[in-house]
Amino acid sequence: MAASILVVEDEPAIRELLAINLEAQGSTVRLAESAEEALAHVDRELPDLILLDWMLPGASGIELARRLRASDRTKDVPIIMLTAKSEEQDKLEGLETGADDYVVKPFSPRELNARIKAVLRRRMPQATEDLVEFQGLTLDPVAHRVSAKGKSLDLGPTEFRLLHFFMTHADRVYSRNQLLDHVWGDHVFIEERTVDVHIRRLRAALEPTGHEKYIHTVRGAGYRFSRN
Amino acid sequence: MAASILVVEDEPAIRELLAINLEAQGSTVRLAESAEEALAHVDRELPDLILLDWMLPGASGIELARRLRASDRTKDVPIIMLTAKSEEQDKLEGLETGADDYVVKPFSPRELNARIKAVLRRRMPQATEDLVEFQGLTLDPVAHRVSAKGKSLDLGPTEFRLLHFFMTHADRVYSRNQLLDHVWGDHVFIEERTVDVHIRRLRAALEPTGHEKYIHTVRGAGYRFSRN
DNA sequence: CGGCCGCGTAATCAAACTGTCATCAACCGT
DNA sequence: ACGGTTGATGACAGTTTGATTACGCGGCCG
Repeated sequence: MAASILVVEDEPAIRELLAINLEAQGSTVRLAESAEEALAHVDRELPDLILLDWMLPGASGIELARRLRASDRTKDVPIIMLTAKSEEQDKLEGLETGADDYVVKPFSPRELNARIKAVLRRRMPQATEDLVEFQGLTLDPVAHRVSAKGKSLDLGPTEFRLLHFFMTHADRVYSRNQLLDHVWGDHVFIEERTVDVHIRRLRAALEPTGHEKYIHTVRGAGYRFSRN
Repeated sequence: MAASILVVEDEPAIRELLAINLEAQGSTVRLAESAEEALAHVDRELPDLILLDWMLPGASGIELARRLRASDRTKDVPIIMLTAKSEEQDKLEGLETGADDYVVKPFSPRELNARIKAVLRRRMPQATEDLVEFQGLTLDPVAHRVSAKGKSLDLGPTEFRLLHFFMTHADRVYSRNQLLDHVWGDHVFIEERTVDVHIRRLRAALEPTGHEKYIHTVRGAGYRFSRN
């Protein structure tokens, strides 16, 4: 899995249980026991996913979710809610708030893992090792190879990640800053214009097979990977 | 076979039976009679395969399997379950937990051997003694010989194992650390850069027949053995 | 006991990749 | 058409990463 996950849970026992379970499957885990602590963590380092207890002291779980969704920086981070009981009301409100999924306590580790995987696959497809294909262009994360029309293309590490991100997030415009966050990792202090350069390099690398035409410049907004 | 196999079984009689049978066919056998002991063994030395009794005292067989699957270090070790009865339920749960195969007691040694071989062939091809071929390059584990185009190539022990691993795991990038784990054995503390040197030596050894071109350097990721 | 061989490490060299800038071109609203 | 803004491109210097060579150590065999 290799994802970084922030667990927000006030109950120490459950927190530990989650930490052990998640770390065992290869994820990096950060723990927070209150909404405030969670915000501090998120501010310091953006996780790939947030596991959020519905009932935090002060009933601030839902409030936290709302705030995360409201901020531009955090609005795309997937959230899975942990609810104490299967109360339909909570479930609805939770999903309404923007939770990507919810798990009812007590939950089986297996179920939780499955849901995490599902959410990540939906929201962070480039974190998986699935083969990606787009208009005859193939990217194989396992072999670390890109090819099209039988030819294998030569790209540097950054271009590889950039293309991987684009192929798993086609038909959507991303600003330079969003690309920096997703491809370079957040909290990097890199000049926005640098993205241009790597777009240029990626285009050049794709040129041999003509796939560079799928990288579209959206003036004033950023870049988009799509058919037209 | 020449594989190292960890047998986890609480019944002394069956344990001995397995040990004798497995050793007879050339495997190195380690014995454990409880989940805890098994974990200690695994921690000390990663086996090529684990034979795991379903019903350990405390019913911890399945729990052990889960833990092995969960940890990054052990998640790739093949597991064969030994079940006391042909209970469909157990079978399903066992496979779900990640067992690669299961054998119903009482079992014939011949069946067990066949299943072990099948699992190893699937999960750890370089532990078998099968002849491996790739693009005209032939490696014979039994004769410990590599040849191509009629010429027999001369490589040292380490290069031989490295090539064997590559040939049985083509089309996939391996980091220097992964190669150290798989080829040198885990728990070795060897400098990453040493891999470079052996790659160099392997390339030099394959040069006479031109097969060195199949060893690809993937900058920033590791090495890959593949056609292009 | 001495020499050879294979191995791991360190030092050196070469190449690739990266981020930044300066410059040029395209596009925008006026 | 014009000034200003935004994107494209080419050059560049630092840094990182991989390749290669040299060396010392330890085991093995004669």
